[in-house]
Amino acid sequence: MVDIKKIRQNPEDFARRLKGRASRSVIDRIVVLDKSRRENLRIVEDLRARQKKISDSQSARKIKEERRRKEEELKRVSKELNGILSEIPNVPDDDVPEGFEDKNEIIEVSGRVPEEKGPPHWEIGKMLGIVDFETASKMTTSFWPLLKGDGARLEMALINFFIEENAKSGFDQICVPYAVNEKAVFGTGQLPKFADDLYRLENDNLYLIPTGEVPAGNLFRDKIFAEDELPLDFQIFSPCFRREAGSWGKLGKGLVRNHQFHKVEIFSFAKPEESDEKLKNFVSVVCGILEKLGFIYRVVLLSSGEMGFSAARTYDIEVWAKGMNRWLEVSSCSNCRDFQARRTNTRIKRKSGEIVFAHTLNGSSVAVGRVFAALLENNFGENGEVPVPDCLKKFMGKDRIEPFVATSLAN
RNA sequence: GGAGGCGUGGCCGAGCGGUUGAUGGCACCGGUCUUGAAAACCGGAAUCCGUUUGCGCGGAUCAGGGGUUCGAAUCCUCUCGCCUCCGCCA
Repeated sequence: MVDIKKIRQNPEDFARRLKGRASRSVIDRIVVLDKSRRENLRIVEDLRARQKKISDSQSARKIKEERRRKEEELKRVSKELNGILSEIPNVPDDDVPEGFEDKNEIIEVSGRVPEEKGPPHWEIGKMLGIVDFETASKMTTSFWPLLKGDGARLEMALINFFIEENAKSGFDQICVPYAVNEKAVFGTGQLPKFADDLYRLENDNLYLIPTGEVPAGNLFRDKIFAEDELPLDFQIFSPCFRREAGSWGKLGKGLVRNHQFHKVEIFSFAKPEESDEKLKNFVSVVCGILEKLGFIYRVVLLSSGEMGFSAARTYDIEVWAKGMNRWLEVSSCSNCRDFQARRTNTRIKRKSGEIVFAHTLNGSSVAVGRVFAALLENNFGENGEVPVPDCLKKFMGKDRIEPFVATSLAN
């Protein structure tokens, strides 16, 4: 949630700093509603004050009646205001480029992109029998993954490797609910604007989490931290569920964009003055993991139009995938500043007594399915084998990925 | 799924129709004492909104919504959450 005072104070400046993320007319509407809300509030409060001072039942009743009428008006205005306000995305940092994909800035490239190409991972996965979308679609619909044999082992190995690496960097592990209520999804900013992307459990009015960020961000709803209790760094392994409505054309092949994928998320609650440094740390943690996997990666500062709703600044980290012959986003690290904390009411009490909203940061460390895909493509050798990177051997318990043959069929 | 109980400030815990935003304890902050710390003693301090240059002033908040009343943390009602017992179950 954006700070209404910033809009009230200087609507022009605010609209400019949003860098095209909301229309000017919406901002103007907020200004009007805000003014109306304050006027009505003043009237209602004045009536309440008068009512409180009167003990004579006749006139008190009269004032009460009038007060209730005004309260209705106040409620109506407040509701519209909050509705609009909750759909305004976060204000990008000043140095975030304005625009869309072509305005993204490549900050760092870790190595030279190889000349040679190879087969895409869906072909490798099918060949080895470890990725099986055909069978998956018999029990569900398209774009849900089914991994078998060493495919399943590799998935788990990656997860365990990521968790171990994040733990070394100081992220405490927590396990979270995979279905959450409406307030929680509002808190991190996926609602109200992006309801179509979420799976909803209608009977219970719960939502399947689209990312571990959602439960993580709601860990300290309505909490006031003492200053020295922060920062807090967590890692959350979870499946992520996304309807991907409206992106059917972009779903593509293989494991790149599915309705379900695994991710280890890193999430921090920080003091405002330390969140910039924290974001840099997130990026270096992710890059460290990708280096150990032997990937070539690049870090991209997203432009205003490419960032998520809650982010003030986002770095995407992409790895080169030899088979698809393209960069593949495997992580997105964002500083949301106080945007989510306003929605979850997560605050800090300074030593001075001042109360401020906490800053929150989130990042993928890392998206499992896409790393799985890149690993198959990048490690696929001419002999048709896929060697396991050193860092994963102890989690895989073997040094190459073998074709899947169900043991019950093998003999 | 059935029966019952409970939700009060950072935490614990009183209050169950009338200056109670709320007694008390712990934790916290400042001070006295001490070489320093602890203990003891004294003092301070809830949050949000509106208004004001500021002191301040007004309003709201005892899970959340609605209601009764001149007046509600206290009564009624619905919703949500937690706990206990029974049933079912990995």
